[in-house]
Amino acid sequence: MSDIIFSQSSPDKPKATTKPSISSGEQNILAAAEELFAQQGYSSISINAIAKQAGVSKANVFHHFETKEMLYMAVLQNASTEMSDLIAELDSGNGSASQQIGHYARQHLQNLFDKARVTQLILRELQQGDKDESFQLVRNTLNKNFTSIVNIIKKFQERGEFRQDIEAAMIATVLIGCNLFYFQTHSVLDSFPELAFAKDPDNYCKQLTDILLRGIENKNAEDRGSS
Amino acid sequence: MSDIIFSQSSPDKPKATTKPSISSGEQNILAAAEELFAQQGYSSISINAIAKQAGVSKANVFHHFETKEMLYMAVLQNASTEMSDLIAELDSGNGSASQQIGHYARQHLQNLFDKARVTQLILRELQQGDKDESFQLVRNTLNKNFTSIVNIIKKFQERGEFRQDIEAAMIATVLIGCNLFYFQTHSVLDSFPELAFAKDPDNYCKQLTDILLRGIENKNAEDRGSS
DNA sequence: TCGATCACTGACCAATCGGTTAGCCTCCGT
DNA sequence: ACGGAGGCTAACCGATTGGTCAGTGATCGA
Repeated sequence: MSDIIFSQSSPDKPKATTKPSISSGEQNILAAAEELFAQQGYSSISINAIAKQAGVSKANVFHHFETKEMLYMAVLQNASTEMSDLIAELDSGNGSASQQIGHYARQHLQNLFDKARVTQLILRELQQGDKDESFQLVRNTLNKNFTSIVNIIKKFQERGEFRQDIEAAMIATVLIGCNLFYFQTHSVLDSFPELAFAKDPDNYCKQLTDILLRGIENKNAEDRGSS
Repeated sequence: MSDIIFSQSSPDKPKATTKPSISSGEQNILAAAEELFAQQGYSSISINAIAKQAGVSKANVFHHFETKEMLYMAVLQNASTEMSDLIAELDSGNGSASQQIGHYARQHLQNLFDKARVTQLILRELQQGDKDESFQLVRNTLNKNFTSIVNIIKKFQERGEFRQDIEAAMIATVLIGCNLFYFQTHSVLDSFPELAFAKDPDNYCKQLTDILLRGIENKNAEDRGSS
């Protein structure tokens, strides 16, 4: 691991369009690598392709990152951090239990689409999970994701608003799983004629939470048709 | 495109109504390719690796398949066919609506695990979906999967057993999506302490259908507390 | 002003990539 | 007995791979 040294903040960076802590070349490399790795995966992408997209020489890539794999890990690390931050910011609003879950689900889905490249990177790792370090990273991110929503659900279970004979983690799995699946396949689903929600995340999310909430609510008198 | 010049224009093509003429070498190559492509993806796997695992020479691979990509397409074609056959065999039993959905979900999940390599191949394609032909294959398989379950759900909707204010396709999405997500991540989920169902597909499936059915049933008096 | 550090590059490397070629061997119809 | 065809292979090909190295130019603390 290269020790990360935030050197003296060079005061005269001309354009701080992004974080000025690392050189613009390194930033370009990381950005290019993130995009290409997310699109095509690790082994399809050559250092040459990354260098070209970043507008630097191939040797410069190896100047900033020891190996291709360490570059990939750096990209994954950034992605994981970014996603974790997003999860930490997730709030469930202040409404009823149903409203909070619906709000959470919608925000979560929005995050996936907003950070599509990051999501794709993590999803890709999730799929094979044979590597050591990268697996830990993704596992960690997913864990945070789970813990975040599980805690909310548990709260409502303790209050008696949600059934307690279903594991909170199971409910979280359904929510996160469906959202990830929708993210992953909405473009494929889009080509099926019937699915109106394929191009309408709001519609999808509404129906999902509708099903889910009716499935987990403890009382069933409260369902007034949500306008 | 290289113009393929076979000096004699062989007019009598062997009838390929079925495929009776696959040599053991070709079979070995297909099997090895399926396993390796499923595990590592297309670009990580070299023809050399496939040849070695199949116990044949590299040149022999190109004797049976024109290019690496055509070998991959053949593998994907087989996988798609295999999965489609499995879907076609899926039945939902003869019980109540709830029982049929539960039965279907459990069988579907079992199929994913039984044909893990095939599932992984399709899932991998599903993730990127930028290629032309392979995308069509996967789209087709997923479409069959959808149509199969959608038809069952619609039947119950028409009978009034399931709510009609939710698209049948949405319910199918939840079911298939959750199952695929579980297949994809159960090994990761396994490392979380809380999730009892991570290593117990039966448990997972039971809870999923429990939530789902309560969420979509039209009447709610029928729930007798399960043991 | 010196020298050390830094970002950066072109040229180069061995290994491996997907793919080709020429030819060996066995089987099979005639 | 023969000849063609198909399964199969070693050797080879140009291109590309991840990675190295010597060196340049700018910056900056002393």
